[in-house]
Amino acid sequence: MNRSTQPTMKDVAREAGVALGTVSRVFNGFPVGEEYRRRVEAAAEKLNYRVNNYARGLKMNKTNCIGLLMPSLKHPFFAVLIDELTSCLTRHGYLTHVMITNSDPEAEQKSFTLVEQNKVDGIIALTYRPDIEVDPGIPLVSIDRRFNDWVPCVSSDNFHGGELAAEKLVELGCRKLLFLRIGPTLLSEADKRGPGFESACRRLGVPYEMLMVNDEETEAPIYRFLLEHLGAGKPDFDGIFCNTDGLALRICSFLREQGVRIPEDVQIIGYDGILNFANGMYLCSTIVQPILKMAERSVDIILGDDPHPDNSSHVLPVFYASGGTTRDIPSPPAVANIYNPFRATEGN
Amino acid sequence: MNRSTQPTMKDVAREAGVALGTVSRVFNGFPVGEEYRRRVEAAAEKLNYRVNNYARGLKMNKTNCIGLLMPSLKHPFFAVLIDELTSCLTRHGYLTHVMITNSDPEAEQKSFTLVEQNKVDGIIALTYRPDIEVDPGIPLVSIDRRFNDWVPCVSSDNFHGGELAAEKLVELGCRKLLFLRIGPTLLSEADKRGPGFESACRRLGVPYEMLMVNDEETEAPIYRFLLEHLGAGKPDFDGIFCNTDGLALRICSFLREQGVRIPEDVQIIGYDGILNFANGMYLCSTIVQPILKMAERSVDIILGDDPHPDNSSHVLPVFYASGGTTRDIPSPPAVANIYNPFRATEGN
DNA sequence: TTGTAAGCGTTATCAC
DNA sequence: GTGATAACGCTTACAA
Repeated sequence: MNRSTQPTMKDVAREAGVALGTVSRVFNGFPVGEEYRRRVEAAAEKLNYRVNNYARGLKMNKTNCIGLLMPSLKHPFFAVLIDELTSCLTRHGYLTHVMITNSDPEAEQKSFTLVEQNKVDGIIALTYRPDIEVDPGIPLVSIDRRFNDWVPCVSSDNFHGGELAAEKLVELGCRKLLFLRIGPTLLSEADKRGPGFESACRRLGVPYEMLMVNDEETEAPIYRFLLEHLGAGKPDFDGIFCNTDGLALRICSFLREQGVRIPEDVQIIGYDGILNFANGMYLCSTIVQPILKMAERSVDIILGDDPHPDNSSHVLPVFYASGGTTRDIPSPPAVANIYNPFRATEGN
Repeated sequence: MNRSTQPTMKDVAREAGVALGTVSRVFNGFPVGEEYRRRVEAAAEKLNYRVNNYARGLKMNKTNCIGLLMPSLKHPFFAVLIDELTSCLTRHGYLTHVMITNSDPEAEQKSFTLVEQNKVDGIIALTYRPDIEVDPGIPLVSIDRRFNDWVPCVSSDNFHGGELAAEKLVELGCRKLLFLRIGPTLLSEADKRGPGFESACRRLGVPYEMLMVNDEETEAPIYRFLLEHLGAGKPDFDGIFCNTDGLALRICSFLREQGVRIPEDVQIIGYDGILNFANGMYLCSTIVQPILKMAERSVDIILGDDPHPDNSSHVLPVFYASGGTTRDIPSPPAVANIYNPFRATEGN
């Protein structure tokens, strides 16, 4: 007698008049006599039997679950990343435990502990806490941040993205460039955007300035700086690279409010490749992160299908796309209609 | 000897020189002698022991996991909903299995089967497939769609949202209204937006038209309709209610391209309350869904803490917010800075 | 209070 | 091939 309503293998075995082992063999694709197989399948069908993954996981020491540790789902970059990661893992027959940390160090550590306790087969994490304790027995892939030499790190080519931004601005006619950055203080791969930009400026011999604001502060210093450099309505720079699309868009509105025309007076490039919710176009001119490829690579690594197992740093190529804040014509999005505007996924 | 690297309760018991049951009791907060507790805790600490939730889940028939079945993470509405659901469940000590269905009926059914097989303690689902087979033994909460009389359904007050839109448009001076709808054919709670709108129009005695386009088609018929009604640059309607913000925004751009001024010539209201990624303001004038409350209510129900256990339909209040596509001044968002623009969550 | 042992639903290793 | 049976790591009567 089962206290629960769910039938077990035992029930199926009894119903089919075979031994427990035989049922297991049927469900695991091992050779079984034709007549037996039929009987087992009939019994399973009749009882509506489903194998219990918890029992299987305990026995096999394998759960087919991956932990996904991310700062938030409210930011489109993370949302799309998790979407691609989950979809990709689903295709490989894995479930996910999505943990939202809000970039809180406590929550980050707690999430690690929790998914480890739930015996995930691997963890893909985008975290900031510098001193995270991780179980060395569980495969880990870090996104956008190098833990050390042995945990694989997947990121976009931040340095080249920075170069690309500078090159594009110059190519589009800018004479004096500016780099603006807001973000966490912790050294992450994303911090190579500035150096990349700087390197290209030097190489091209174009004058530039760098303004960084970190973690705990507001963006106020940036706006102050911009105001100071707004000589008689015309700023003394004509090309800005922002370290995220979010910042780029805010700088854009701010300057427009000050009467600066964009892209006529100043051209602006962001980083990420966030798409417009309504029409699927880029929100601003931007360096696009290859989110799908980053997801696929992370999954390949975590599942041990890594085609590049000998290196722990996986830097994926970025590209430039125009989105109206530069003087070139807007590019179509890399992935058409990610919100499916013309088909109805938004029936909520 | 363990083949795995992970210590088990047995190891802890041996290390502490106590019996297995004692270790278990310590970890479950049952009374244990002070000296024993100390020894167990020391041993656990030393071995870095973590309880194996898979073994516990098998034994207890309780996994502390909830399945979340959603169409997508690329649409901000779903992304924010999943964010709130996950955060809320985390607070209650639960993990989630997030499944992305892309509104595909096959994937929807498969997701149900998968999370059921993983013995989740409950499922919160936003699905469209009409004939889903669900395990009656697992608690289910449906969002935005009524399955039947006994599975609880959580939704925003779609009917009243429709009324509210009509009332607002009239209040803001509109004389001839139009309702536009695109979405799946399946009857969902969201389809009450139109009837609500119509009901208010009748009550207020204001002329209106309704134009519905469903599932498989594109939005082309809507644009054709609009063009036909664009007499000499001035449309013969001055207030539009769209069943989603996405549609509202697209209609907005389309009309502006045709030379129609918004909100001067035509005022538009959408539904959902999607926020601008860069500044956290509403993207358009809209009927705001109470996403946080919907998440909390769903979690309460699924965990059996339902404060309203006697009714299976949970209709949560919506409100109107201005977002620049109507002639009132834009409202501040209900939740300040959901993308934290002035603090650095976007260090990617 | 603490120790012992049965059992959760699987898989895997034996003999037959 | 098939059928018993011993694990997997934990909780929980029950006995001491």
